[in-house]
Formats: sequence, structure tokens, C-alpha cells
Amino acid sequence: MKIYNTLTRKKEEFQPREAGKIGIYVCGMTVYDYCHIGHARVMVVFDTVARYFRYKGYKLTYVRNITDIDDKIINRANENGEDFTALTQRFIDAMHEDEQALSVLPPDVEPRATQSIPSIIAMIETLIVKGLAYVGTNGDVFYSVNKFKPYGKLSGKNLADLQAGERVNVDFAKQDPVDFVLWKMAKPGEPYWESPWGNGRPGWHIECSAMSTCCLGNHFDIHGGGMDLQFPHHENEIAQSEGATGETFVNVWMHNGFVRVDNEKMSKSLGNFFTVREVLKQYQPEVIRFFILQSHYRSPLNYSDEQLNDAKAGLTRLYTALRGVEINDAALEDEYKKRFEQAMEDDFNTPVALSILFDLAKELNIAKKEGNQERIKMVAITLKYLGGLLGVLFYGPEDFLKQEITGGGELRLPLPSVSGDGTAVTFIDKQIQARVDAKKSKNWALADQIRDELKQQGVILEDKPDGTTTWRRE
RNA sequence: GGCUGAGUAGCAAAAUGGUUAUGCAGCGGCCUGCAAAGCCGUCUACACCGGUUCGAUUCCGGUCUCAGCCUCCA
Repeated sequence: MKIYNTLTRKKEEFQPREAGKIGIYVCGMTVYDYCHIGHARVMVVFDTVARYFRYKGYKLTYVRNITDIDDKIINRANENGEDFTALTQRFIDAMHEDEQALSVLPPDVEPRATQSIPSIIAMIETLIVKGLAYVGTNGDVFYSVNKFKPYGKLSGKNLADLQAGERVNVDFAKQDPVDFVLWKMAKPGEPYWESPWGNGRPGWHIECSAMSTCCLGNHFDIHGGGMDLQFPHHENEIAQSEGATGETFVNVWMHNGFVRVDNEKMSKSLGNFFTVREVLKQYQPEVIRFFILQSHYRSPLNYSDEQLNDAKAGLTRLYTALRGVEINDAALEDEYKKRFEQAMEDDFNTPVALSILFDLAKELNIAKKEGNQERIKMVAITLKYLGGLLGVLFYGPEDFLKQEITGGGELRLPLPSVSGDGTAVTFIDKQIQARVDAKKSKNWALADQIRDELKQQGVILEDKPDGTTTWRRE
């Protein structure tokens, strides 16, 4: 199993610290707004990683935190005139709904910053005792970056460059502009927790150090998150954790690439983001997941309708191949399974893994054409099984192909119903029957008219060799 | 300016020192009443310039372009 390690800038053979066991920590959401497709990518990517480790038999502990206190949350709650806990709870619930829609399995532990205050305070105290942190002139507690020699090892930066490139906004409370805050004093009216340094709240970076070591130990296997967290967030985490414990913090750092819109990073500040629930009005949730899996997790991923439509077309091809095939517990096609594993074990190469699914679909179509029942069963079960490892292809083919996207705005959870609008389905069936009759009397004009009318409504008819007709949505 | 990373055919996206990626789209054929789906065949590549090599899209150096980080960000 090879994984690209940001720390060493190369693919390395992955060795768990303890045979058969893996601890992984992923930086999750700051919950003050809905998840956008960029957040969805992190969720789907690391869900896929977690699924694969489990499939390989590792005992995995997957931790993904929730940042439920910070300046943006406080500001947003003030704007809304609501308590910040009401705000965060609402968006935590929304996030869980989005995850479920995308077939992202819940992490094993989902610690929240506000519920980890004691361990955060303990870690800051240790840092102060070790001389790595100090109380600034404004009462905030800062990390003394210069005292941590390896600072910059993850992001390839060095302190001299950082100091040279300082922004004009110098904070006079700090001893050094590169220092960062560990504990922030509360202003009047702000939420706070008691601490040895006064009432306040944790800085952003310290929560992840505290929560990860708390859940996984001082030294664990994998730490993940978006590329943009590399610096300063993860760099600071290393400084805090290794500074406090004196141990190596993390063996492997994994960072996923961004989702882009028009060649630009999708982000809140640029305002060019699409929320998961927005996109779900137009596409099935599995299409979004498939879209994400179609590129390697470290590559940029361009968001566009064209790309989503592409993903949909690809998924449709796979489901079409599975159509009408009974999935039972036949043996797996070993050759394809092996190729699939090879792809996944090369730094989670999901585009190649998906290409193997397409190869299987072609095999399946050929077997169907030849009427080779044995082969059909074997290839179909393999396709469905390998798809399942990626968190796709778990619907019934008819469910997927006939699912209607209502666009009503409600969140679409998994398990779509084919006949959410039963009357539509009844109508389609009636029209198909009328067309069968027209065909029997060789009234091609009427038959074509019926087909065209349904097509206009997004329903595609397909005549089968045995004289029956099936349909699917466009 | 400093530090990362990337540039592959119409679009998207992988691998690879010499041999088919894959999906969508196109073209020809089979199938079909005609379609759709499917199958068979087929056309568009490796940013540019040098170097290493018997041979480079793949390794090395340089150029150009793009993106990201250096401020909150997944």
C-alpha cells in the first residue's frame, strides 16, 4: 500500500505503527454554513480511504473533528441574533444530512472543540511550562514559533522567509509576528470558558492538536485535510503537539486538492461555491460522489455542469450493464479484483479503480450478448462488489435509472423511490402499452410520436429484442 | 518576492523509458421498423527548448503558462 506523504513529498510504502491497526485524523468543518462541494470532496475522499482500510482488514479508528467555536461562528450568530450553539447545531445536523446523502459513513469519533476544552487547556499549560508559549500583552496566549526548531518542515517554509514576507498587520501583543494564538481572551458578550489565563476560547490550531492526541494518542498514523490546511494549520499542529509531547506527532500527512470553479479555488471568501444541497437539486447524490472519485484526490477537480453530466453518463453506463441481472453470491472475478486493489493501493487511485469498473461493464455487456449465464453472474457480482468498496452502485439499477430529480429543494437522501410520483410512472406504463399496440399494427408514426413525447418529458424508451419496452430517465 | 504543485488528444482523466488506459463526444459497421442501449472497428495526445539514452510523454536542466499557500478557508 503506497500513500503520498506531504511531509516527504513522495509516495511511501505505508506501515501502520501497530500491525493491523490504523489511527487517522481528518480536519473537519467549521460549522457556520452549509457544506459546499469542496467540503464534500474531503468527506468523500477520506470516506473512501477509510472504507478501503476497513476492507483490507485494518482495525481503523477514524476521527474527524467539528470546529464549533471560532470568530466566524460568533460573527454569524451575532448577525442572526441567535445563540452560537443554536447556529452550530443547525449546521452540524445539515452536515450529517449531506454526508448521508453522499454515502459518507460517519467517522468513529467526531469530537467537538467546545467539548474538548479541558484537554486544550492542559496542552497549553504544558506548552507554557516547556517555555514554548507565553501570555501576550493583551492576555492572549501565544505559541513561540521560534522556539520550535523544525517549524516549516511540512510546508517547506522556513522562518526567515516567513518573517521577511510578513504582512503589514503587525499584532503588538505578540513577541514575534509569526507567533500564533493558543488561547484568545473573550470580549464582552462573547462566549467563553474559564482558564488559568482568564475567560476566553481556544485558538483554531490547538483544538486539533488536543482532539487528535486525545482520541488517537500522541503519535498516530495518518492526518488528513484539504491542501489549504497544510500551512499554517497543520504546521502549527505539529509545533503544538510535538512541542507538548516531545514525540513524533503523525507519520503520514495526506492532503486533498481543491475543487475549482472556472480555474479558481472554490471557497467561501470568493463566493464561487455550490452547496451540496444546491447541487442535489439537479443531480443524484451518487453522481456527485462519482464525480469526485473520477479524479485523483490530490489533483484539482473542476466543477462544472459538463463534468457532472459526464459523471452521470458514466454511472448510467455502469447501471445499464447491471440492468436485469440478478445479483447473487457468485464467486468474484479475481483478475479484476486484483487490478482494482492494485489501483487503490497506489495512493488511492480511484480514477483507475473506476476504469476497471468500466472494463467490467463491457465484459458484462458481452456476456449478456452471448447469453453466458455463468459469466454474467460472476462479472456482475464483481462489478457491484467493487463499486460498493468505493461507495457507489448500491442502488438497484432500475432505481437509479428511473429516479426522478424533483428539484423541489428538499434534501435527497439515499434510497430514492422509483415512483416517488406514482402517477407519472403509471402514465409512462400506459404510454408504453399504447406504443406496443401501435407497433403491433405497424403504426410506426404513432409509435414514434409516443416515444418522442415521452422523450420531451425526459423519459427514454428502449425496445428489447423480446418485444417488451423498458424506460429510464434522461 | 518565497514555498508547493500542475501542464496529456474535442472534453474529462490515469499509467508508463520502447507495447490498448478509461469515460463522454465524433466517424464507420452490426443490431433495430426507425431509434435507444449494446457490440465491433476507427480518428484527434503527451506546453516549449535543450540534455541523458539504442530509444523519452515518461528521467535531468531551463523557458513559458496555470493553480495553491505565505490572511480565514476543505
